[in-house]
Amino acid sequence: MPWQTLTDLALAHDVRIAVMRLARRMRAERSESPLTLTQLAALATVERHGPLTPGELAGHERVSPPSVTKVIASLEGLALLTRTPHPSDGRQALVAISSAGAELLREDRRRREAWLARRLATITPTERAALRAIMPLLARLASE
Amino acid sequence: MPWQTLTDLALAHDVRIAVMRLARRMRAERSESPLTLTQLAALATVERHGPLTPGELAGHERVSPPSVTKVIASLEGLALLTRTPHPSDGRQALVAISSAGAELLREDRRRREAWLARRLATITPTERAALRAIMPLLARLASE
DNA sequence: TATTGTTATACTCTATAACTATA
DNA sequence: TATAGTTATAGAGTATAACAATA
Repeated sequence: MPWQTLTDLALAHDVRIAVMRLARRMRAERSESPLTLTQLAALATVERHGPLTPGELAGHERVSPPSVTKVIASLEGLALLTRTPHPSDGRQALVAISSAGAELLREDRRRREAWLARRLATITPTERAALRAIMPLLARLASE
Repeated sequence: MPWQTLTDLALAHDVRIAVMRLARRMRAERSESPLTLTQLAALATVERHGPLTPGELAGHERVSPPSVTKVIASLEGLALLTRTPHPSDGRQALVAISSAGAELLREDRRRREAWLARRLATITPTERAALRAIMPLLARLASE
């Protein structure tokens, strides 16, 4: 059905533009953070997926093992995550987020959401309701 | 009004998660592109804002003049943009996108939108309509 | 003298290749 | 011998400082 396909492509274009622009704007709101984006991403992944080995972290972040070695070392130096020996395999290690690391992530997210909340305050309650209603759909689109 | 503020913060959280995740997923769809993200961004800016000086490009991309010098040189080397002398100021230059550059951007966008269009094909017509209706609002939220 | 852009230099992030320790 | 991780090294991308050309 060509008509449907065309409509989807046009909508896809609009969604892409709007989402990318919003994401860029929100990402810019991180400028005062003491960590680089690389460090923030790794820290957030460790928080989300619990204690994991360097290899697992590399897999999640889609970076090479040497890269992950470096970012782990820097975050460990800042006491934002901890390294402990693997209980059953001497070759591996387990990295976990520290309370300071979790606090830093909370603060970082709070700062980014503050800007968005200010923007949301400028639209009408009806518009907010429509936005809220569409959230599950957006989440579903992103889930692989 | 504290109630309203709390509601906005919760909504802001949901929007941030959904938008960031979608953006990340769409960005990943660029993996086969021959250009780096830096080059793609500069090329897209030159296309969008017409011929501009290196200084103007640096301002738009929010990078330093030396960085812009490098990316311009690389893109000029690939014949994706052109450099011409400024008509009235010998210190400046004007960079503009070439037809090959515009074609590359078209192809890059087509590839990214193809994934999103496939995703959109999996939701119901009613949901698509709701999504379409919310697009102007998303665009408005992102505009400064 | 001020402005625009480039060159010189350094630091971060990333990768591949070589190496060490453990399984 | 295979696997997990680190170290060695190299290549982008970015910045600040110093410089050259033009206004």
